[in-house]
Amino acid sequence: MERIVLHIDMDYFFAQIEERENPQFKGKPVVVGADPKGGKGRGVVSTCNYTARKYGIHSAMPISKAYELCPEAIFLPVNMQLYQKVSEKIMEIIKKYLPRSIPSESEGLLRGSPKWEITSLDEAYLDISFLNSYKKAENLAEKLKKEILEKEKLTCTVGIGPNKLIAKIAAEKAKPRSELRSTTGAKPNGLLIIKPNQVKKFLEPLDIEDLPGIGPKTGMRIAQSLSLRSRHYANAPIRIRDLKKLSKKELVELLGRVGETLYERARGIDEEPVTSEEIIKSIGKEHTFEKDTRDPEIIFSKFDEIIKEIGQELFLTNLYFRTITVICRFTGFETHTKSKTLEKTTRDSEILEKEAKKLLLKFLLENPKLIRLIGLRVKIF
DNA sequence: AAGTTCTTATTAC
DNA sequence: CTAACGGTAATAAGAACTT
Repeated sequence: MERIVLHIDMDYFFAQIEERENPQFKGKPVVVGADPKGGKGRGVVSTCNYTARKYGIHSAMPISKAYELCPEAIFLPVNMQLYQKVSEKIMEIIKKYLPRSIPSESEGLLRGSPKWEITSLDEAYLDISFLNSYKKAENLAEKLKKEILEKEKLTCTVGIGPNKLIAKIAAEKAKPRSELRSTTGAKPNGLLIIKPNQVKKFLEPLDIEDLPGIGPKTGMRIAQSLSLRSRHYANAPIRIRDLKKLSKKELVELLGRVGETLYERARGIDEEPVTSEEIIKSIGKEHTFEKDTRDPEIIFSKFDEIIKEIGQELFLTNLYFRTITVICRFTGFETHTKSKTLEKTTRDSEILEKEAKKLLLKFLLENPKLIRLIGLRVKIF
């Protein structure tokens, strides 16, 4: 039986919330992320509104560069507490668009059982196969968008397709290109529906990096592999139709297991179920210093803090750990990890502290460079 | 030779 | 001097190690 999957993605989420809370920002460039510190800040842009994008600013850009591009922008710190609260309210709204749970042994097999999946603060999937029609799916999407706008005063973009992959890419493509935005405060607020018979045409002209799982590195490797067999313009984007020229065997040779899924994805195939079952496998904390340092006072007081916070979380969540990993990034962005797996799982914060410090000490003894970042992560059970 | 651990690389939000 | 690049988490692959 064919599925119908909906992907909802809030528009420039953090920045849009800030606009909503501060109407005086309307039409002005808003950048949420690290403190630019007059151009010397070391963090990155988390999210920015579309006015800021006109200056060339985008997510994940170093905040120093964003400041360079538009020093007069409104730079705001990440107010995660607020975004979390807003997220919860939105998810509550979304949840109501699914049929109520049917208490039954054959839950998963019932077409009417509620299937949804929250993938981040601002994204979720809904399995709306029960509607049995794309027309009804469109209707539901319109109503959902309207309710979120009315109740939360926020716009979102929705993609609908026969699986999670297509729904996700559809939502991405439904957001208009940033350069075309005006200063009027217009928001993406999009909706794109790709029916099964449209999937092939939809995917073929897209850039391969539009496929989830292909980032810059994998994109490069595929480009190289393709230009070896046929001449290509050096800077022309590689499209999904080009990717389809590689056989499954070739892709697996090039990319291993990833190649296998990419072969399917290029053809719009994705059987991943929409499911809310998700288990956290590790928890960690890391910190970048304002300046690279070798001062043991600074390094160890921060590390102590990190150890305490993770210890706290383990205690609060009743979780056990067995593997401890310490991350150390030196001057020049050179990053290394050291890990230690214990005999058996434990929740003892003394052990965590002892082992973590041992690992960090090893780093300090074997590498004399200044330290940029330290971090700690534990694998949990 | 197989299983476990350690380390790095890549991706995504 | 030329790049600038956070924090959190998952997954994969291969090297290194035990048994």
